[in-house]
Amino acid sequence: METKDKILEAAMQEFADFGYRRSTVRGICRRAGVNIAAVNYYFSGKEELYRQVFEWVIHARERIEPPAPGPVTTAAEFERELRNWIYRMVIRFVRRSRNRLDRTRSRIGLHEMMDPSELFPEMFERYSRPEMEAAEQLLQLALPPDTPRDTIRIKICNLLGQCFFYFVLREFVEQYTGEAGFPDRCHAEIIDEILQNTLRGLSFHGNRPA
Amino acid sequence: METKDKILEAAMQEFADFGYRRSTVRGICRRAGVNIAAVNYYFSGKEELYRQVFEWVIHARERIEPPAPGPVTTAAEFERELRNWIYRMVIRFVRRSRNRLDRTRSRIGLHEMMDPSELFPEMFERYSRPEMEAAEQLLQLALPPDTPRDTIRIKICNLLGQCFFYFVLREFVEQYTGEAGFPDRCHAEIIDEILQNTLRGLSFHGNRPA
DNA sequence: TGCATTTTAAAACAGATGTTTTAAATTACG
DNA sequence: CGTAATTTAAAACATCTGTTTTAAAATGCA
Repeated sequence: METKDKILEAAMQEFADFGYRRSTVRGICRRAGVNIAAVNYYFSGKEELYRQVFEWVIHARERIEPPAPGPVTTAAEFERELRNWIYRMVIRFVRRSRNRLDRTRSRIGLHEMMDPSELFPEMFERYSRPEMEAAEQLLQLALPPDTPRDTIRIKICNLLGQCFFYFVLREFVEQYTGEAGFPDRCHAEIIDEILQNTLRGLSFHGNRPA
Repeated sequence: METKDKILEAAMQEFADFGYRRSTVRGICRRAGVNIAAVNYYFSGKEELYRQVFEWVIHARERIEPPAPGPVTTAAEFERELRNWIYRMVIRFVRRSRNRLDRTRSRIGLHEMMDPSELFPEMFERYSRPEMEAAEQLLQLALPPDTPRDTIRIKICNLLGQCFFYFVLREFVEQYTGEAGFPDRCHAEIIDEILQNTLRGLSFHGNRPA
């Protein structure tokens, strides 16, 4: 394999494991089995290498655009779409989930959220914003049209908070449960609980689609 | 003021701002207005300094033990206790919240959750575990006695995820809302939404205290 | 083959960080 | 006051990190 590609491959793993700040050029080169100077030869430095990995993260996400929601006119359809959204948020972080590359990308994104670099605003706009707006549009189907923007945003944040908690604070959850793989073992029930919480939070307003 | 106390005071702020890893001895000494060597003179190094700040965090928490829950026999009492618990979780991170020292402590704990040091397990057991168990006991009052342990834990995690999201991923929320102080401005409604979500998630099982 | 270009390798460099050393300044106290 | 202990200050040290330099090795190609 080309040295450049070996570096990119190693960098993805390093950034996914440690995030940008805590990743080291030496660590990446050790993984790739190349000389330290190669990063500055092929990329102009650590920052540009990260930017290229970042572009790969974004592009892959933009290619695998979340499937356009199906028609939503019944409560069952609404529930199906909401479950799909929650499933997409959660499953990416579950260990041994189908798509390993997607998990690598998601972990890089997670580090970017927890310890933002200067690329964070761009990553949010291109990577996260579409997901947030998809959720907003979905929830608005089940809320009175005059629902204040703040309220919608709080509902979205509470929804996302439940999805992310297990993976953002993984050590916390592991210490709490005394089990290393709790979020992975229970992800199905976790998705279910989040779905039920959210559905009830909406139906309370009496506007869930018939 | 004594040099040692100036260092401790400055270290609290530095650790609250940056967490253990990203805090620097030089930064602490600059804040304290003392020479760099003072940290190694009064404490044996950065690690021991952190441990003493950490002990201060724990002690203060153990002194201000969360108020023992009142009697819970009615739905209103249950709701009051649950709201108190959520309020305690959220208010500590809200800027300009009453107790500045408590906020400093909480921010140190937050950093420890997001980027655990070797002290994390001890911090969890002494600082967080009591809160988690208080929540468990409370929720169990509203759940069938044969509710599986996994289910209870998931409910607790989903509850805590909603409380922490705004402060663990503060930059994310700021980018999403385009507003720096969203969690601070809306904390009352946030607490309310979390409470309603959780109440409905429990009443669904038909066991909320009459 | 022979020469120019590209790639790799080793070492050194520059900056940041935690720590240690050394000595000066201050304080305690008999 | 005068000496000993304590405290402060400056500088140096060791390690880690990203980067650059320099030259050797490999490759491309006429």
